[in-house]
Amino acid sequence: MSSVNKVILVGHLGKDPELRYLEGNISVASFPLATSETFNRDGKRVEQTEWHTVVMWRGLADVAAKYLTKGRLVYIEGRLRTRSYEDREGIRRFATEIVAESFNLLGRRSDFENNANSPVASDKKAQAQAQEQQVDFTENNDEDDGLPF
Amino acid sequence: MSSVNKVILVGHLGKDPELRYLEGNISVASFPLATSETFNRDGKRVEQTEWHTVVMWRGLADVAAKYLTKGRLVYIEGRLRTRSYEDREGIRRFATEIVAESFNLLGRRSDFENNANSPVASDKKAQAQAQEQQVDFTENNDEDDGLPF
Amino acid sequence: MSSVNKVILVGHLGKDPELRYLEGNISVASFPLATSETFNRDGKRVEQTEWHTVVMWRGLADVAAKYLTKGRLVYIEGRLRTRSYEDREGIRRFATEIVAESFNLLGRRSDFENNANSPVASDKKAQAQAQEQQVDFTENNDEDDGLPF
Amino acid sequence: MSSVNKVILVGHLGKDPELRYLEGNISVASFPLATSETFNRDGKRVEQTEWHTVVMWRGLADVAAKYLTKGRLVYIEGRLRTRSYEDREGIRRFATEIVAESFNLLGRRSDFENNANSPVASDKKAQAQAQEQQVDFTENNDEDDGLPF
DNA sequence: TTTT
DNA sequence: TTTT
Repeated sequence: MSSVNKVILVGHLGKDPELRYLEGNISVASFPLATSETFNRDGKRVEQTEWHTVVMWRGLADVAAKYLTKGRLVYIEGRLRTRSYEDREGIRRFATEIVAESFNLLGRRSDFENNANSPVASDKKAQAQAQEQQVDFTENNDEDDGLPF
Repeated sequence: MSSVNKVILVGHLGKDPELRYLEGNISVASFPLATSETFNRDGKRVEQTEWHTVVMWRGLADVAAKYLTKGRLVYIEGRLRTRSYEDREGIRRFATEIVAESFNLLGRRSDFENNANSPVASDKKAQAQAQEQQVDFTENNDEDDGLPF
Repeated sequence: MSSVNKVILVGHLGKDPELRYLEGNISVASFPLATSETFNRDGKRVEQTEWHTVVMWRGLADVAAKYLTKGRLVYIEGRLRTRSYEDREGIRRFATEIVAESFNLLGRRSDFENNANSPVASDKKAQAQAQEQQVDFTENNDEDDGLPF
Repeated sequence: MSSVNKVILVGHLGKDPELRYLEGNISVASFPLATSETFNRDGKRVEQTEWHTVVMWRGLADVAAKYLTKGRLVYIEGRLRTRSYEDREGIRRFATEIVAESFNLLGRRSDFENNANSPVASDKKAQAQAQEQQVDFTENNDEDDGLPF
């Protein structure tokens, strides 16, 4: 195999995640994420924003729909995937997305606790690096042997 | 700012890099890179290949054109950038590329030393993590104080 | 070469950075950084904190001393380095440190603007991914051609 | 939580992995990994090697013991962990290790197929990014729905 | 269009 | 103790 496809982003959500359900009741969440960098143009600082389409699947999508909201700062780890599709005029187009494998909420609690779909009691759990695996893991933790690794 | 946009790829070049020159004699190299992953579908191992467009600028482009060839395994670090452009029919399209900031040749020398544009004498230099910065750095290393950091 | 040594941390500073000067007036900053993860032990959520020693050199050290303070959340990219030294009893010891190559302040402005050594006017500059290279770069930007890459 | 602790290494094994078993029959593999970088000192290219202690647990340890051998080039992703222990003279010491979460074999098959504990039939499986999760996953893949994500 |  |  010999291959690695990894993306690491820290940025702000441009919108609340949109949650859909595929056949088999598989959940999919997606949202735009902004990262920005500043550079010099003719001696002036210019900020350039890059917009990424982030997609999450299954348990991770559910957690995202619950805790991620427009404006929040988030750390995302995932991989690149380019989809091919036909638009409404029948033109073949390509869209590159970041398929997230885990995410972490960043910033202080106070930054987001007055939010509409604010996390309450089980917030800690979600913040604890809401990984696809970990989400599964915490749901059936019979196998947990208490070792921190 | 508070933002991170980072891509890490290990994959094989699908073609030799294509080197172009912009106004101001700025060099730009680009090439397709394949990463692949295997997964189960109906009990069978299926391989799925993802193709990435990698772009390099200036000194890094020159080093890439010299040392990277079709088929080579390479580690690439960069950032995502989505360009908007009009295709030949005047349709607005978007293309997401990985703008590389550094690369490392992987695999043994013997894997590629019979290659057409094989690296010779100054190979070490290029292999020594051909970073944009380092390339500049080694060109005017007056400031080098010999400390390993 | 064929080698990569990369560390990515997001965590909180345990103390203000300590700034020292080596011969040749080279600045070195260092500070402890905490990352934490939660795991299940006997059905209870336990948090485990990992402490890292982060070291920065030259321009990056100066920026760190100016903008990083105890408690701040920061994204750090760097590499691992294990130093060998003799402690006060003459015992040979090893210390593994993260030599930072860049950092980003995370969290909102309001989180830290009442801070003692608060950033003021040139804050943007520091927040704009305070990379060793970029710090040098913004100091002599004659070569800047205004292109965002 | 708001925390990330990630290490990415590409380097060569200094020794074959050493496999031990803890109580509960939990397997642990560990080995030294070398990364190296070159820099200028007084106009000469100097290579400096950094040695890392890599530790793997459970299924990942078993896969490592089977496929990783001295000299092999490998991509490793994991996290930093500093252990405290007493050496034989009763002196408290600290050791920082990389607890691997996944690894990928790099380089061509021919580089290692004459090796002593050479992978044979099930090689593909191991090479397919031998992640802790994936290893578990491929062992009980009843839940696999054939979607590539 | 790469590689195993 | 690896590799180029």
